[in-house]
Amino acid sequence: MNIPVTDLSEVLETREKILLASEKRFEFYGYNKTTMAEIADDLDMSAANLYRFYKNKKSIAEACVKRCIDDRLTALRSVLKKSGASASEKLSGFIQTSLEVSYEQLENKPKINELVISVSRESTELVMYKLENERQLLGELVKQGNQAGEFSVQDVEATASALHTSILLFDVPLFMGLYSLQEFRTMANQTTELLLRGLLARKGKEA
Amino acid sequence: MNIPVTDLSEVLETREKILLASEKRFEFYGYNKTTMAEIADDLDMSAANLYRFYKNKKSIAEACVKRCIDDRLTALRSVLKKSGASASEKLSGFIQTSLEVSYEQLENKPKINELVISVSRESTELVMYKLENERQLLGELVKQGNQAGEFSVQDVEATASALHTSILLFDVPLFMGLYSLQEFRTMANQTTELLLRGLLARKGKEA
DNA sequence: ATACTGAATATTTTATTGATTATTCACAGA
DNA sequence: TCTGTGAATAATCAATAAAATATTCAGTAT
Repeated sequence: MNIPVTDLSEVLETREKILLASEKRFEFYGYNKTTMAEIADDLDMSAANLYRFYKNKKSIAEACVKRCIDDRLTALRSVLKKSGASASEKLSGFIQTSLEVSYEQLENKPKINELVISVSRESTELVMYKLENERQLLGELVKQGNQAGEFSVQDVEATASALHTSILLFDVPLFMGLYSLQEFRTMANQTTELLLRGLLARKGKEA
Repeated sequence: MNIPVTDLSEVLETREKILLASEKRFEFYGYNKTTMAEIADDLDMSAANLYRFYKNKKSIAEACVKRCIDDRLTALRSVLKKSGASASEKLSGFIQTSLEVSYEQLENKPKINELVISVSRESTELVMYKLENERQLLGELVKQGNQAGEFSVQDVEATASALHTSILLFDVPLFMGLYSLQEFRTMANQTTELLLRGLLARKGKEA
């Protein structure tokens, strides 16, 4: 009931421990087959005590999904940080990484993948958080490309948004079951090429 | 039990009548709230008789969804047929039409939209039918653009596939709830521009 | 034989209940 | 006052039975 305030870092640490214990349970037994009592047992505390750190079970699931999203964003950010890489290479890496992370989740943590899909259906907030951040990263990427003289994009925001839309397939866990990794890679490469090359014949610049 | 063979056109006509009656029921009451008895009543026949024209209730639903898909494909095909339009305009129209058709379904026939989503989850066949045909249309569009000297695409198939991937957002009924039509239109325009313009600076040609 | 139906059967939903689990709360120990 | 718990309550799940519906089939009419 009371939100602890004495030692903030203590609280955060406990929240982290609860999250880790929950993730482990969710990963191997799934969300529904995991009980609050089990999570509490793993941590040698009472189930009631969990509620001092998380509003309810669903909010633990959301924290778990947010963690997945943040891991994903970290992976994507690291692509942008790669020094010595051109903007084109970064875009290619961005799309590839997006795909690999999505697919890896499906293959290695199917129960977590289910959780992500399920939570995403209900929490528009989390979905928007993910989309917003990804779009922003793409904006930075485009800006970098512009500054390097590699791209000549006028409206950076609009282009980032369009890029984001275009690579949606490699971003949505729900789609990962549709094709094999092999097929996805081919599609990712084709899409990357198209986005980089453009459809119009050479023609210098416009308006 | 026996498949009628006496008069093929008669049979097809009855199938069509059943489909129309079912569509009407599905549209207003939804698939689950529609009974075979009701469909039969609407047509002044017995429920048993429906099984002489459709394998079961699900196959009626599939026929209904296929009809939606075919309507969609017809709309897209008509974009390609527009004489006097450039390939760029056709691509723009293709994407716009894809969006409008998807959104219209969500807005005006939500129960049908649900049915499409539900059937699509189970029937990979229908999904692939739709995707295959759309991809093929995009292939034709690209070819037209090439022949007109407007595009200079080397691998037409790969590019069509990439284009298709890129406009996925405007193609999947499931996504239609995410944004308003207004927002979708903006995104569609941005994506169209990106796909047409390309990211790379002027640079004439490659390889 | 072919088209069709009513009645029989099989399958799927709904309702009900008991058991499990999530959540709250009043209280105990620092 | 803050951290925590056991026990009470509320919500959800699982199992079963009852009802509704889908599907089949034997048989009638043409």
